Amino acid sequence: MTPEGAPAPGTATRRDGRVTINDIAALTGVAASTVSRALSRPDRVNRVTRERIQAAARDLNYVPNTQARALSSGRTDTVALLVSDATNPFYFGLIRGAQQQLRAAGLALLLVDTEDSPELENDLLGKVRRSVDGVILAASRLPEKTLTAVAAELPVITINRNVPGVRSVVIDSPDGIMQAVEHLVSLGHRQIAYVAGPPFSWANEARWRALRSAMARHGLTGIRVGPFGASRRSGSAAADALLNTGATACVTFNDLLAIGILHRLAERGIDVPTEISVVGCDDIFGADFCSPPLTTLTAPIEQAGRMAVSMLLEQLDDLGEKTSRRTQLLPTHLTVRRSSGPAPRR
Amino acid sequence: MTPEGAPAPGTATRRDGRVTINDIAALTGVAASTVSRALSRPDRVNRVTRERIQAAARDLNYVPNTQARALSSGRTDTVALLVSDATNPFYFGLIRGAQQQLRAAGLALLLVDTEDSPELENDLLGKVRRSVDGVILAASRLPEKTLTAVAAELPVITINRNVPGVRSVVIDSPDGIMQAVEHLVSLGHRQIAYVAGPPFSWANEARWRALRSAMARHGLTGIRVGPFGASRRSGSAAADALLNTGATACVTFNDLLAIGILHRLAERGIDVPTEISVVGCDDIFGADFCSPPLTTLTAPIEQAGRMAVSMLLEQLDDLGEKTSRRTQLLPTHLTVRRSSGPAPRR
DNA sequence: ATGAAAGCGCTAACAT
DNA sequence: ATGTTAGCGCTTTCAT
Repeated sequence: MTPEGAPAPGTATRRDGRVTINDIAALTGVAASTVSRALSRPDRVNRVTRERIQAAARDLNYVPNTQARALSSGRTDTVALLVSDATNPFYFGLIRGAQQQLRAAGLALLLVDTEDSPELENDLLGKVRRSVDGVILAASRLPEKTLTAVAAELPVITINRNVPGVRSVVIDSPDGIMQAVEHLVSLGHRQIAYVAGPPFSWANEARWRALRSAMARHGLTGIRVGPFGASRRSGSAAADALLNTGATACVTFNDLLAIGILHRLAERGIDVPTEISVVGCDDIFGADFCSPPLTTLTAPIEQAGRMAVSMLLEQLDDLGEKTSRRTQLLPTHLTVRRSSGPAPRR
Repeated sequence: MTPEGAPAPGTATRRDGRVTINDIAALTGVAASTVSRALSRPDRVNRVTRERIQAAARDLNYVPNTQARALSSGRTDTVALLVSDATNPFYFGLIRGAQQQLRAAGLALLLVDTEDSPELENDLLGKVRRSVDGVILAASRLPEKTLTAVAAELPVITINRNVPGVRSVVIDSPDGIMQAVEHLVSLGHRQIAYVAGPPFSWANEARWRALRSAMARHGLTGIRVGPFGASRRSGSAAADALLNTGATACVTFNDLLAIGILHRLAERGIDVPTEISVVGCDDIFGADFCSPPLTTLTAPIEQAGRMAVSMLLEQLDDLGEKTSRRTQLLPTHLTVRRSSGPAPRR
């Protein structure tokens, strides 16, 4: 099964796909168990038999049956990635990073979309848990105790969700938000609003707290509007609410929302950044070419995906608790583009 | 395992996760096979026993072991989706559509990224084939004979790749390209270039042919530049090559490339659309808010994903050959935004 | 170092 | 309608 039809040296595809270790055993005159060993723990078998077996496997175009392997060994070589909305560009990067790292380790990716519902998330998690070696929960909406319980029974890594006892990768947007506030304050803004995302989002609260405290440091008070859905569509309502606060600048829960806001502001004839500055979060695909290009907190999204997988694999191998750090904080930085500028003179 | 910790009415989570049909059988006093039946084909079992069994299953928090089920039944309830680049926004829609439809049918999605390599695609396909009930190949780079061979042994649906004997969903961009050419010609353009995508892409050739023939219909000759990678990065080289042809308008292989071109043109101080018009393909996320917003061929991407799954499921159920249409053509339409305008006077 | 045998959890004939 | 009996393909003791 190579592209040009040269499956094994000198042999045409033979009984392709239904070859079992028994066939190999028969062909090589050894027991099936020996074949199994030769294939999964080559060091536990005599060199010459091992090579005979491996050659036969190649000849017969043997592909191990993962279900059977899983059934007896308990390992599925598959990892589930749960995202709350497969449509959100933020997750694309995550998916990609995870996929990369998994492939490198020879594992498969089961993608699950929880549609932003804690109930569905929990349901689906229950369904897949037995089919995977571990789970990566991106921006989980699950209550803390559920999360802890799940993590006790199954290797789990969360992304952007920090719960005691659960290893996690968190993108340090709060730190970035400090930078964003400094940036805006230095541009003369005094009325800065946080445009909040979905209610169950842990990251959302973390970001709001960061904004508030950064503001407080300057003796200012953060304004909060929302909650809004983490989508472009929600941007219209958000923009209107935002204008109503009298803020001269805002930091939004994520870029999707920011892009939606930009759109609505243009629609209402309000210029960005001369009349109002907008700062997003994440730096997703599109943030650099929307109009005006968005000032945002650049998050190492793919890296987060890769990191989550690495941590999970580490946990799978180590078995014990001697695993490294419980939570990995990934730094963000402010990327200034054209949606932020000096505060308007009043 | 419900979000708030109320797993079964009145019962705390019990032996969670390792409950088998035997436990249920023991509890209800029936044979394991009866439990199996009650759970998978409820109509084949007496109503009262069935209900007892179902209640017990719920009480014990039973979750079927998919590997075991797969091993004995041959069905994995999983479908693989192979994409050539999980990073390409075009696939996001596909993934999403597929995921939706699969969930509705209770199947899981195994996502595979082939990194644009035919060899890797073939390899990975070999690995997953036994773990899934069927496969959806998005923009496959596999040679025709390989594809035919694979499809003979496993339910396969291709997307944007038409090969005899393989059922497929194809987005009718060629038809859209006709519309695009009409649009451009009516704006006075006479020199229109096609900015070609990756060499192994079937869709790429189809689009080029469509452009050439649409041009011919007006007694004009299509210009071709490329090939280029289907990415924004490739847009720079593409823009430069494009300008060199003297064309006043272009249609690009996809939006990613078009957005890259737009960027490069701006960089070189060339105004779109007064100096040159750009038309993309697909209408991906971002096409409507880049600058200027992109005139493009709107493709029903999510629908394509859903359709592919439907066709696959149909094939899985019907088993026989009485399945419907071999290839589903999905219409596209031209969405005119601001990147196309009247040809410049010479 | 290798073989024999048991079994992972489930489904699917075949009986009853 | 339900129970009995074999496996599915593999890994894993336990012998040898």
